[in-house]
Amino acid sequence: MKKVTINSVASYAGVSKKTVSRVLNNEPNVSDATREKVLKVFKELDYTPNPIARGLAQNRSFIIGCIYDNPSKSYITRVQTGALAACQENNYNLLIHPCDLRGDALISNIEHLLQSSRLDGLVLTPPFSDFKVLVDFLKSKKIPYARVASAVLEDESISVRSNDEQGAFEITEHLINLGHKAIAFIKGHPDHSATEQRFKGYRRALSTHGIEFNERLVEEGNFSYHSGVDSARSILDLTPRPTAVFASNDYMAAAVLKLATQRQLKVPDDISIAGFDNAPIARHIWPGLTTIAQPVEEMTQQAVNKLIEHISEPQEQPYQVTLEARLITRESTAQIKP
Amino acid sequence: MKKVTINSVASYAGVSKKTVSRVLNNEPNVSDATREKVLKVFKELDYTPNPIARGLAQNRSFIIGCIYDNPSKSYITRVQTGALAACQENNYNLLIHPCDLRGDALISNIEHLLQSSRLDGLVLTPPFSDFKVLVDFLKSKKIPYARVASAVLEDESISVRSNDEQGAFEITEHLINLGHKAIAFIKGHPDHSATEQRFKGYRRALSTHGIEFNERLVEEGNFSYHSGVDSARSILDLTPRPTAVFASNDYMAAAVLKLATQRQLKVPDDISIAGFDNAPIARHIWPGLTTIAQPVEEMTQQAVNKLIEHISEPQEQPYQVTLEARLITRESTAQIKP
DNA sequence: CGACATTATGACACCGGTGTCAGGTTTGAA
DNA sequence: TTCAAACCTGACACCGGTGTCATAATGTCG
Repeated sequence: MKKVTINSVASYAGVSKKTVSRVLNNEPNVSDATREKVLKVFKELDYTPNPIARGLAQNRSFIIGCIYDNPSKSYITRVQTGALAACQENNYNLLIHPCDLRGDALISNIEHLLQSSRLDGLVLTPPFSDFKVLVDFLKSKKIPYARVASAVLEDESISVRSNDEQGAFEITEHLINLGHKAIAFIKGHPDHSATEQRFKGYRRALSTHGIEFNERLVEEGNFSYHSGVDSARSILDLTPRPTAVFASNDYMAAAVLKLATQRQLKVPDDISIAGFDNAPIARHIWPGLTTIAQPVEEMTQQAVNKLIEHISEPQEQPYQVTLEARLITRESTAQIKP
Repeated sequence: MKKVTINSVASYAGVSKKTVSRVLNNEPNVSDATREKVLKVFKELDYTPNPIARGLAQNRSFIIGCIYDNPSKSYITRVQTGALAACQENNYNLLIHPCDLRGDALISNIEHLLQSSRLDGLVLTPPFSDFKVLVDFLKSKKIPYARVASAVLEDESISVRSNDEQGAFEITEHLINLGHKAIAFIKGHPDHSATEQRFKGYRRALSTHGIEFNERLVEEGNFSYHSGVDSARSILDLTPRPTAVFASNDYMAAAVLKLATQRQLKVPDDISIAGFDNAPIARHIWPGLTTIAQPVEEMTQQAVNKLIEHISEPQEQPYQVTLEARLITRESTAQIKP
């Protein structure tokens, strides 16, 4: 088994390698007869072009980088799934790059990544989607990028998000419709723009339904299970105890559920609990968590697809899309007891 | 900002590009004076070699592929973490490739992957670590590979595993020591070698402690949460009901816990539950699951490190390591009620 | 001090593709 | 029928490194 290169194809087909290259890239100005002849040789010799050589000639790597810093494994996996789907469609590869850095260290880390891997583009996932320094840096280096689930940052680029504010509104409204008025809220990590969005949705629902906002019912979390435990403790210690808790993600909601159960509280009879994200844990525990499902895979796939399109033929106009989130009701929320 | 290539470095330093290349690769036969001069220019011009060009010249990609088909997101993330750590140490990149295929389709899928991405090596994670056809295929194509968490397949290559049989033995023994005799067992996916290993450990513990093996207490699962629900139903319906359940992984154990709780059973008072893997869910639920922790990241990191080493300088002797698993006791198991 | 081994260096081809451009052929309109 | 425009094709340089080999400089030893 010896290597099949463009040269062997060319000599076998009796044409120049440039012509073979033309066929490979679907370029015009090749007669149908020649094209077919070459295509046949492709099959006969089982030829696959060498992406490395191609990359060298065109100064591209056909690799997209995906950077993240997220405590939720399921979220990361979903992001990867979407990104991989888009990459495979376009014969790109995906390079994953977890990084738990902020500020200057982040920039130099990314700079090193770009230098050493020659990425063609970068996908930014939360919380990086909203890091202005990073976006500015990429812009100055002229590195194409796409942002997933960004909420606040105004930027003329590719961005696919879902409507966190609306999702939070709906789930809060769901609790209100069940008769709850004292609804505690656990915030997410301050670096994530979703944190602010979800909080906004919560407040909008309260005000829409004429419920006064009570600051004492709000706890600061950071999306981690552990932070949920701390917040849960504070909330469950309140007197009077709130009749419902809306945590900004499912891990923190699970923490509330765990602590409540430990304290012999019945969920949802004694207290309703809602989360956000529809992480696997939401349906793996009892009672299952009422939550908001976002189309994470689809968001990422769209973002990466657009990114790759943009790399091939740079476009001026931005691409900004917002997909809908969806309320999923499970057993953790119920009508308030009279 | 223009590109810094080996040519610019060479002319700036007043040497040939071959000499620069020598310095880059730490080759001998460069005088100290020259070496230092070139190194200084590296810094001054902030030069980073182009991995693509290097790859073309040496016919390598500096990319390791990692294939998996595993329902557990946390397991996948842990594998990735370990693999990435090893790759970064060695200036390699990691290409992830989920694939849910069996048999011929798998082979042709992998073949396509290898052809189109020119991977330098492949990391096989369960269940692929024990797929003989795949291993044979890679051997015939002379693609370097390393296997993570393989248990059964005898193969002269790189393999890092943990002791599943011993882990299962210990956790079963733990239950026995708590006074349990009727211990149900839920098997994993039949394609995974861990399934058989864990079952073996369970049986060995029983026989070591003179408890007769009872086939009716064994259920077939497949590591998914959903399969755990089905198995849990059968087990909880048994009369007399077993006093303990050992599920082959934490997701299935979580399913047992959920169903038991739904049925108003108290865990661990009415029934003890144990899992395997120490997945995040094991400590996110109440009561926390007693389980076995494996050093997944370390296993993968070692495997990838050895693989990269092997790629640079092919070695004859195999590398086979077994790391220890560790029992973690939480609230889901307790002394049997008299 | 001369003969030979060793070390240091560079010229040049090469990896497997793509971009540029020139030259030949076909097409179509006058 | 003629000539310009459009189409097809290949020669050749190039991308940014590495491998081979020749040659120059230095070191070693009798």
